[in-house]
Amino acid sequence: MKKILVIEDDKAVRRGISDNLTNEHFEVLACGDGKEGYEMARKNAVDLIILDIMLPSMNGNEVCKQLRQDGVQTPILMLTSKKEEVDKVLGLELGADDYVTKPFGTRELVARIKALLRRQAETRKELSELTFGDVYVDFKKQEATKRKKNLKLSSKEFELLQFIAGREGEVVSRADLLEEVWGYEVTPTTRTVDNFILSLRKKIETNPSKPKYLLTVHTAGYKFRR
Amino acid sequence: MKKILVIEDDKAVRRGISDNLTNEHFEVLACGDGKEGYEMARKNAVDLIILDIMLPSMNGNEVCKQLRQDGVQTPILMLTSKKEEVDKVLGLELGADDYVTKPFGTRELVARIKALLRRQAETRKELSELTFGDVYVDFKKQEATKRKKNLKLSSKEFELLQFIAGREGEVVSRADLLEEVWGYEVTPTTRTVDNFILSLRKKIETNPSKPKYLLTVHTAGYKFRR
DNA sequence: CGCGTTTGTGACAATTCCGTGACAACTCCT
DNA sequence: AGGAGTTGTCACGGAATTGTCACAAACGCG
Repeated sequence: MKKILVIEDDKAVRRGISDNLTNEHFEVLACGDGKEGYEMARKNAVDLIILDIMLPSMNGNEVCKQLRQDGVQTPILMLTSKKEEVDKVLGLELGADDYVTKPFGTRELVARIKALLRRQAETRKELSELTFGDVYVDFKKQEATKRKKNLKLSSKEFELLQFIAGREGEVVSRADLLEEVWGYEVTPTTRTVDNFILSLRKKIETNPSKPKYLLTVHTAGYKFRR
Repeated sequence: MKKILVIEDDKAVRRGISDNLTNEHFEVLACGDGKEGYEMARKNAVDLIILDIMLPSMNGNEVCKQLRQDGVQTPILMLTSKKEEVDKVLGLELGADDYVTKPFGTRELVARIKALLRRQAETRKELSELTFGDVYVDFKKQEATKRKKNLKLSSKEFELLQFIAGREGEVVSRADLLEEVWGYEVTPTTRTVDNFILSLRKKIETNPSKPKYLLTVHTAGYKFRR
């Protein structure tokens, strides 16, 4: 089930959106504060963010900009009031993917959300090669090098890396990894994932105990970043 | 499932193509920018690329030319408008495999795609001769030598070698080998493959227990390297 | 038919990999 | 600061995969 984060300070609106999305079988996280929303976006494995512009403590544009700077690539849908026309462009420039003008109908909102999720699915990658830092990986050949020197990875490690790097910037939960990399109908526990992440880090990171690429997102999962 | 990358800036057209291809059970990646498309083509494992000529940031011809220069052999299908007739020739010179003139029907597009994929599947085979180390193999004559001396291979051994060497560098799974060399719906088990690899090694490798050419990729399959 | 060659199977050993548990270190919350 | 929950880290044992050989079935051919 797709998970959506709603950041909107008006309680009534927030509730309304949440209810509607729940009815549409989305899982909803919500909050009414900019800073808090930013934290939640960073700390949770969400599939889409709905972001109001007017917010306490940190406005929507700021939140959006920050997230993008952090390498978060989750689709963001901005909510604007009519008066804030100017901000539309700004929002998109800052990295938002779409916007909806208040007041809006449920139907429109849901349609836009689905469009965004679909677009995201469309651009989802199955990597054939990957470069970051001093590491190069060829997934078809199952070959990897670090500083031109050969790097030995097991096929499960290749698969895991291919999957998580294909979702660069997204937080991926252990459960997702287990399902997608190991396959549904699996025995392994989530600890297994940790161990594979660990061994990958040992191989690809310059300083495995201070990872630069394979990052931990506490309570949510892992995230790949270049 | 075959994966197709669509690079086309007109949103409506892009969407249309995507939808149709999805219906035809292709997996679709899409984008509307030349440079971005080029990146995606390089980084993703796709089976075919549909490429518009008029594109922002980098035109289709450029994308095509670059990809070919990079050694990407994925079939490319160009989209041209009537006015751009001249470009057709140019496109083909630059390494495109086929072109379709706008406006085009779904049926035509799908037919061309399938034709290209089929052609690709065919041309991928049929290695006629092969040299590596001190070994020379002529598949047409079914003859082989090692250090100028005669080398006896069975016909299945020829087939297996021809197939796996035709995918030099790529990891080929036992399942693929069984299907492609032995034929789909086969009795033999995957152990059979191992045994043929073994016997091939004994014949072509200098040190069969430390193979240099026919490599094992644990849990994934085998790989031929020169 | 009988012999040699090719092809497929099974058994066993060797190897590699994967999954788990234990414990330490860390994070977050109150 | 303390405690609960989460993650990092390591090492071990078993499971799965592959190497290897020997042999049986199938085939071709005089």
